Amino acid sequence: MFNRNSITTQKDIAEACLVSRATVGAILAGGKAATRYNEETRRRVLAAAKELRYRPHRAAQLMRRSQSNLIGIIHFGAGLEAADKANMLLAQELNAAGFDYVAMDMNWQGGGVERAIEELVQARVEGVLISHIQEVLEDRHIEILLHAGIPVVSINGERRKNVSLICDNITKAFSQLTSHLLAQGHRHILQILPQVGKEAYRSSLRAWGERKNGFVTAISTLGRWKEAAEVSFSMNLFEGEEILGVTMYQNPRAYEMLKRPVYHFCKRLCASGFRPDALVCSNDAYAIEAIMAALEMGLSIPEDLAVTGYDNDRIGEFPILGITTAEQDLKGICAAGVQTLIKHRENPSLPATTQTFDSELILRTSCGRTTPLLA
Amino acid sequence: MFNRNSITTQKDIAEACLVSRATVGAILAGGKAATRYNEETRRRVLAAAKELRYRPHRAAQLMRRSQSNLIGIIHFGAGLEAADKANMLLAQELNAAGFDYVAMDMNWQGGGVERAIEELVQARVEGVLISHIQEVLEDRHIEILLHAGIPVVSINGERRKNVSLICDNITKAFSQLTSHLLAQGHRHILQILPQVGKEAYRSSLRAWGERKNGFVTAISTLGRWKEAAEVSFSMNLFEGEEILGVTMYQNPRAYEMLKRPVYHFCKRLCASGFRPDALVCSNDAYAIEAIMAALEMGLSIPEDLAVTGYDNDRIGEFPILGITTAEQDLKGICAAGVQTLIKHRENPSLPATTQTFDSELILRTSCGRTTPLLA
DNA sequence: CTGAAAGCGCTTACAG
DNA sequence: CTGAAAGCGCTTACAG
Repeated sequence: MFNRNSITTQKDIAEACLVSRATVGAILAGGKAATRYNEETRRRVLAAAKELRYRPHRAAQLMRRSQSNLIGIIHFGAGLEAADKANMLLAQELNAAGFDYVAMDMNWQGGGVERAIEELVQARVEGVLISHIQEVLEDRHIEILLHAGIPVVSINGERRKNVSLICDNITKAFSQLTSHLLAQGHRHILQILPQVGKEAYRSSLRAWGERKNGFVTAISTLGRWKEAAEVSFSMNLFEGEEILGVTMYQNPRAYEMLKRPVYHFCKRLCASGFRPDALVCSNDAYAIEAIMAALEMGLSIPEDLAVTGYDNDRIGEFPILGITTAEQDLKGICAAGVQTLIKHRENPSLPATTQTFDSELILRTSCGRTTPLLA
Repeated sequence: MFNRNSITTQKDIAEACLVSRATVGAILAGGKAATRYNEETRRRVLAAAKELRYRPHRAAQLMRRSQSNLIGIIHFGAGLEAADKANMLLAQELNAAGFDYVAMDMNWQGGGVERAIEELVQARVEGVLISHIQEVLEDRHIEILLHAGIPVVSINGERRKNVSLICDNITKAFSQLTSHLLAQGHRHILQILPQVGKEAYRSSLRAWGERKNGFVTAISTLGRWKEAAEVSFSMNLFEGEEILGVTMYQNPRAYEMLKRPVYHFCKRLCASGFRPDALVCSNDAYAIEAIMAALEMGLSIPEDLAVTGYDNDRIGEFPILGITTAEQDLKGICAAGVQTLIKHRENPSLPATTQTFDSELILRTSCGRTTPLLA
């Protein structure tokens, strides 16, 4: 049961100090207004506040002030390490900038997106950071926020109308990872991507399109590139015409239905007898699936199969895995994201911008080549 | 900039419908009060509310009502999978019970524990769930909540004065895991625990004490048990008197200073030439460290070294790891935790209780024994 | 230097 | 069936 009596209000302090509530309010607010009061009065009020363990009633402050000092973070945490870290950094940056924040994990949210958005509007947040946006968050949800005059900034998300985007340069990272594989002598490089929606839609998803583009760019410098659906994948795809890279789209819904789509694919691949000599995975979690499948099938990493990931998950550091990967400049991204949101908040007419940050290549053992190249 | 004008209030609806604000308020509140009004009036008000996208101002409701309908969750997420899952389940249970919640991740919290507690008091939460409590949360912090009339329930945490505890039966799980190792024929079983504070303090930590007790209980059914600090550990400890189990305390601060304390220990152990035939690790994350170290040193799991964990992390399912572990009944624990909090909220004089849930043993390949037993 | 007063948006008894 | 009014705790002009 909520015990009202145990909570001190300004009124209690006023009564204890025999001054008016306005006096207490002004002194507690600090700043200009407070300095006008008698030093002695101020001391008494402050002492009483401390003594009575006074804490401002945020709801009352919020109602009175035009500003809530609150920023909402919509995230999809509880899963990928990089996303979790980004959320933590955003919170830190907001605190450092003097804001409070309320974080909504869309994986927790009982009432779904609709309700989360509503909660943020109700809470009168002064801005929203969307971290690692996903498809569940639709344009109309963002519209609701923007329509309510709440600026929105996307961190490592998709491009959205009227929303500034601060993100990692995925294209560059995947190009570098692929180039590294080529430099190591790999000539049958397979990139695994999910098959979400139609081609046009997929390519519109930044995280999807950039992964593919980075791969294609690097492959194209040395040879030819092909794409294929999982059903039609076979090593024949690498034959003739100096085909060095193939981007394969996993069966639709493999990523939703299956627990470990890449693991299962790699097991099938190994069992089928033919296999590429290198795998470009979308992130470290998938790279681990690939490695686990390969080890289980008796292959050696990287002798039989090289693997690259993305994100630099902690587990990839174990020498047994030694995942070659790229690490985003999350600190830079998050700091810029908060600064951008603050700018939009101060100047609502500011147009949406995009700012990208390079990832750092991390070369480990998972993609070395120790066996001699075949002619 | 916060745009007040874009937000509809009851006043706006009243003006649009040409009724009083009280009428709008009563109709919007629903329930008994609303039914007294003319059907036609109600319809008009509801339609206008929808049309104008009315959303109640939570701060105003909170200030007016004696109840905030808010429950705080203090957690230490962003790390252990089991803890993350528990937090998600708590949120779901709270929503199902009609409460809103505000989750505070102590790993994010800029201002530290002090501030998090203060925020909860300010937010006038009607109860607090502490998930996977840690030492950073001190008795005095909990006192602040209790003193403010806010009931507190600990989920999978430590025993605290005046705080109900809902938790897994760690003792039983560790006893079962150890018994399983014994049944598989292992006779040199090493349990690795951190060395936090003095013995008396350590044992007072439930998660620590129960792990040890469970191990000791199982070992004692078949032979003798010993304990040792890491500095004095050697295989001699297993010699004579049918010593089957040794609990070893890692060097103080190894868990804080070192990134992967169990990994580093296991590498040293393997390098030293002597090693137990089974390792009981505190959780799956540590079991993975042990396995990674063993694989790296050229050992086979479980032929050369058996390993058990706790928590059933997803990664342990990969056959290469195949971690034998135990999975907590998180669903049961979280549901009971929320129900208990609700009871305390309704009846503040209720004494604190403890409720434990059994974990489910999950036997995988990491602790089989295929080599014959030495005499 | 200090106090009286208005009002943020809502809920809730109370009067008609 | 509906409205006038009080008040939750706070901030902020304004008056003295």
